[in-house]
Amino acid sequence: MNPLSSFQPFESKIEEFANHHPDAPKREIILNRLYYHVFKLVSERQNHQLSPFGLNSSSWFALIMIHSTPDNAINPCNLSYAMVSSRTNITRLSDELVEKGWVERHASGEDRRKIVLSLTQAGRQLVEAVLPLQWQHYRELWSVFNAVELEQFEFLLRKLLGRIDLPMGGSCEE
Amino acid sequence: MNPLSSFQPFESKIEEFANHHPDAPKREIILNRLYYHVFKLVSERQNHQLSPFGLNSSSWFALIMIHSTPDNAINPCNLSYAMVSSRTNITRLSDELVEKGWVERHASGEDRRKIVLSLTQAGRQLVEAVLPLQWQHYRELWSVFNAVELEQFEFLLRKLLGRIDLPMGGSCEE
DNA sequence: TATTTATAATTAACATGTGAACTATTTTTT
DNA sequence: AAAAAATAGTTCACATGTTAATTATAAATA
Repeated sequence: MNPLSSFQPFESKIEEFANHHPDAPKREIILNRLYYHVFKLVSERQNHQLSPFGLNSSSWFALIMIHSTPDNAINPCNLSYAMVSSRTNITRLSDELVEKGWVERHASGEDRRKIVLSLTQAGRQLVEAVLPLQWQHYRELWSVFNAVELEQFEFLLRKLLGRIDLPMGGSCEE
Repeated sequence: MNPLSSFQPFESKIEEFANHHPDAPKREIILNRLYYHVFKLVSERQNHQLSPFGLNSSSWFALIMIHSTPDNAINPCNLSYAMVSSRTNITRLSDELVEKGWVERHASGEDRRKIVLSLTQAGRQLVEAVLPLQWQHYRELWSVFNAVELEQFEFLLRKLLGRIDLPMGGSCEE
């Protein structure tokens, strides 16, 4: 007898629910919750992997985005655009990364409204050290799919995205 | 010329990144972020649909879980189990739902440590009114997939869940 | 050129979630 | 029965995110 999935409690409820509501879109309701459920677990997993380094999935992603920019330097506005996160949150994240000594704030030469966020040496070293570990975790997670399934999953996610995608707005494109 | 996807900024970055890191698991990295990205949009969408009723996706889900329980009544502990959410958060959510007049707190007859959360008449009416609208939104969202794709997507999500699922722990099973 | 408008970053207030510590009970063990 | 352990709910402190308002600067326009 195999142990119950963490999704089981919800499945019992929806089963009961569907019995009383025969016209409910049961499959769609399950898909919605299943998507959320998997997201939550994946997210917890990554945070757990990153916490020994004083990172979480947000701060890690911010470092990677800075690292992926020429000169390892970016404006908060561009970072907000790349992370699809509010400017306010970028300010807070920057505070945190500066506090930890991984990022520096400098005034921009061209535009006195702008700030430049750049990786410190410690920041670069951290990224280089953690990258291979993260790659390994990604490979482990997605190795549950074979080549065809990977292809299918990406295709389906992009199709789903197409249904709900929003116009870009904003003016901070690079 | 079609407008850019909101996922485009990330795709540019990862492209640049992969050029400098040929051994990076590019596809896995994209899948990870794409999953997050779609989650965020789906979530925003649902919150937007629910906000006219003074609901968000959490409070709505809590109401549905109570509604799906015999007698429309549940202990915070069971609700926490069904929602896969901390007890602390259930306390806060309950405060909110009670405040809005949709839920009542009563002492349990059997066990003096326990509380019973039950729907008020207003709560039941709200659920019955919002349910068909939510069903419609679910149908709209997932109608982007045909029958085979729905089947595939659910299969793949469950497979992914299998890779990261956690033992249930806890003692609040029904 | 002077005025208006837009942009960049921040602050303040608040929304939503978590874990640790606490209180009150119930259950288990000795 | 008394002591110990487990369970239910709450409060507190804090993590992580958002929107609205504010300040400074740059760009557009009249």
